[in-house]
Formats: sequence, C-alpha cells, structure tokens
Amino acid sequence: MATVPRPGAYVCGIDAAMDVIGGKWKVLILWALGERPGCRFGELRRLVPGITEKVLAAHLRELEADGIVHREAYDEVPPRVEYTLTGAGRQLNEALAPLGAWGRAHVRGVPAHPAEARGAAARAAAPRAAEA
Amino acid sequence: MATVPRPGAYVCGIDAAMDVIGGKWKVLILWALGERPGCRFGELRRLVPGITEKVLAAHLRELEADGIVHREAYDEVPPRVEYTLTGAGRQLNEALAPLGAWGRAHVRGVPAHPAEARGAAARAAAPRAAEA
DNA sequence: GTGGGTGGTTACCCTGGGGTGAGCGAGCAG
DNA sequence: CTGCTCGCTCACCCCAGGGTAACCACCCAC
Repeated sequence: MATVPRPGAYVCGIDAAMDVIGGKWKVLILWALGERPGCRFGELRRLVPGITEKVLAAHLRELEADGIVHREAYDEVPPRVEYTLTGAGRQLNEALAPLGAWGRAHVRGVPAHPAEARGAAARAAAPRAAEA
Repeated sequence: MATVPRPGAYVCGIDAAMDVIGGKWKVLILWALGERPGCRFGELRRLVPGITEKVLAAHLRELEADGIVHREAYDEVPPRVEYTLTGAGRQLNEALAPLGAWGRAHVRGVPAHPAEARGAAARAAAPRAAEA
C-alpha cells in the first residue's frame, strides 16, 4: 500500500481508510471476523482460503496496530489466540457494506455468495449512502 | 490489483469493488472527478498532486474499462479530452462516502475539509497507528 | 525559430507486497 | 517414539504496479 506516503499524508478520509484496508486480504479478514467474532488463527486461515500464514499474521498485526482488531492471547499449552473486531472495526465493516453492495451491483462475476445468506454482514443498521 | 485472481474470483462484492479502486490513486481520481465533472487531463493531474502522467492515464483507462468514468475526446486542434463519472461512478463515489467518514473519524492526520489538505497536510506527519 | 501548452505513448527501472517453505516449542493422540 | 496441531517467525524470491523520462503531433505566443 502506501509505498511512500503521498506528499503530505492523507488528502481525505477515503485514502486514510484505503491505507488501512489496502492489503490484498484485509477486507476478507475483516469480513470473516465480522461474521465470526472471537475467531482463532487457524480458523481464520480456513475462512480466508488462499491466504498464507505469513500474510495472515502480518495483516492481523497491521489491523491490530490500526485499532481494528483486538488480539487476545491465552497462555495455554496449545497456544490459543482469539481475534475480535473492535468498535472501530465493526464500524469499518459497516462502512464497507455500501461498497460491497456497489460491487455486487456493478461488477460482473460476483457470486450471490452463500455466506451472504448467513446474514451476519448485514445485521447491523448499516449506513446506506448509496443504496439506489 | 488482484495480481492473480483468487481461486474462484471474487468472494464478495467488497473485494470486487476493491479490485476497481485498488490503484494507488484511484479514489483520489474518483473524488476529484466527483467534485469537478467534465475535468480535463491536465486539470486532473493538477488536482491529484504527485501522480504521474503515465499512472493517471493508466488509471483513467482502467476506470473507463470498468465503466466508472466516461471519456469524451474532442477532435480539436489542441487536443481536448474530458472525463466524467458515469452513473456507476457516481454511485461508487457515494458508496465510498461512509468509508471516508470512517477514515475521518478513526484515523489521525486526516484533514476535516479536503481543501485544508492541500496546504496543511504537510504538518500532518506520521500517519501511523491509532488504537482501540 | 524557440518555447510552452495540449493529451497522451513507449521504454526502462525499482521497490515492496506478497508467495513459498521451513522451523520452533510444547502437548497429546496413536 | 512418531507425527500432528497451534500460532506464529524467519529467510528467500518473484513479479507487477508504479516512478522516471523521453518522445509525438499540433498550435500559439514571443
């Protein structure tokens, strides 16, 4: 993402947000965490097919540093770590909803998606600015 | 953007949209075009400080191919080309609005008003982490 | 004739995000 | 004892996106 920050950081809130969700898998991680709070690492890896452990770990770290996810590590014998969305993370997910609606409406090749039917993503009172 | 498409293309509408706006400057171009419809190439380049001609042209081509912008070329003596958002482009811009609001609310160093960004962004260094 | 403006295109280079694979330290099923 | 799981970390490599720069065709002002 922001290779070298643009001369003078952010121009508007959108590219600030883009910097946060700019990773290749960030939105999928966000989405998975929104559907399954308190998710564990391996579980997340299974929920986001194709991602590698290294990248998942790196993205989770960045999201944690950005205050999007909360990481709870239990010092148990088989190491257990749980990831949850923070308040900001939930709000980010909700802010992403109109974008998802746009993508479904305007990009070809987007499946109606089974997980969408689980309804967790749309459960919140999402701010719809663009629902035409 | 999606270097090699994920196994099975898009998972949800969000990453489809992310594929469209995944370029480094795409959202800024969208935003500038939303503010100034019928913008010309050089004007756009001035509105998006830091972008190079090559990248601007490439991004405009991609946005046009994605049906986000409409390109109107006038066959005049000093070549004149005008770029406008299509309906989908406008809706995309509107779908991005909540994201911008989120960025303004949760990321430090985001100017309250875009116009301030042009001058005051220089002092807003360290676009680093926020916290929960 | 020289320079600047218009809207690009082409060629080349370089950075870094992301892919690959291996390893670790402990426990537990087999 | 062996191998598998869990949650990472480290080392290495690759390629595509983006930066740099030159060039084009045309016209106007100086």
